[in-house]
Amino acid sequence: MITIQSENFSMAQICASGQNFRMEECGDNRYCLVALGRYLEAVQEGSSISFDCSPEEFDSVWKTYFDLETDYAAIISGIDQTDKYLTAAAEYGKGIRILRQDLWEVIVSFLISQQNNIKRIRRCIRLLCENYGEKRTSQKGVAYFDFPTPYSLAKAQVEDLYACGLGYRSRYLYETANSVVHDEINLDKLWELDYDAAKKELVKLCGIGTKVADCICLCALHKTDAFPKDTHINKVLSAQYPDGFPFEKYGQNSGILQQYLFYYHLMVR
DNA sequence: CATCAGGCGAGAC
DNA sequence: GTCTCGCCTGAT
Repeated sequence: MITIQSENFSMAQICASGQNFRMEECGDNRYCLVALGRYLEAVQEGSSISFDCSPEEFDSVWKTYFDLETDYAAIISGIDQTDKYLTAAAEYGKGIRILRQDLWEVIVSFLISQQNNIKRIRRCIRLLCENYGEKRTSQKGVAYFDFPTPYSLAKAQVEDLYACGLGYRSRYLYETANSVVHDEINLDKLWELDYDAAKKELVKLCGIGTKVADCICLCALHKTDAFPKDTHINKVLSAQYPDGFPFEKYGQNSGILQQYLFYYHLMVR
């Protein structure tokens, strides 16, 4: 068990921001997560967060995963104060962090997310994990399924993926998993590229368009200049930024601000 | 019963 | 390059 203090960290907000579909509230102020092949529970009360793992695991895995070494308060204070909407959105969602997630898991998760709702996305991913992921047990005896590897998913037939509830996305995942297994794309090489180059590679995959590629750039590759434009953000942009969002002003922080705008619109409307 | 959900691919032009 | 259309399926 290790406890930290942070004003700009909220498990509830990270959970609800929907970057990760395998994180959920599993009790009073308690959150459960499967990521990077590990199972983690955390309890948050105010600015105090207790992670149920050793200090060594926290330092080597979760500190990075939750992006705890980035100063989000500094990013928020860099917001143009005359932009009342963005200021309000950032204040509202200041506990959000841009997670540093597993690349393959994010590719699959956001591929499934298109034209889909959160509840169903979670169900799809759960079924994929149960059917194709490795079953493991945490140190404290909690059973969980790791996220399936590209090799494991490439063994599935399109109809097997239909059975997991993917619908028309089944063919997309089938094609994408096979592209990775057959080395038509090298995922490790994506880390060496900048945002534009990485996005260009990602959209070559079947079922990955500009929006999903941006989500992957932001939520896995941590390209914080990526600014995914989904249905919620498009509504915000047309209502609040008829002349366009000031990307030139925010540069590398645009993607983080996108999360505040997205979350604010999602929760408040 | 219609519409929508954190879009995308294919085809037309 | 830009535009339109159809798409699995559960929730509302």
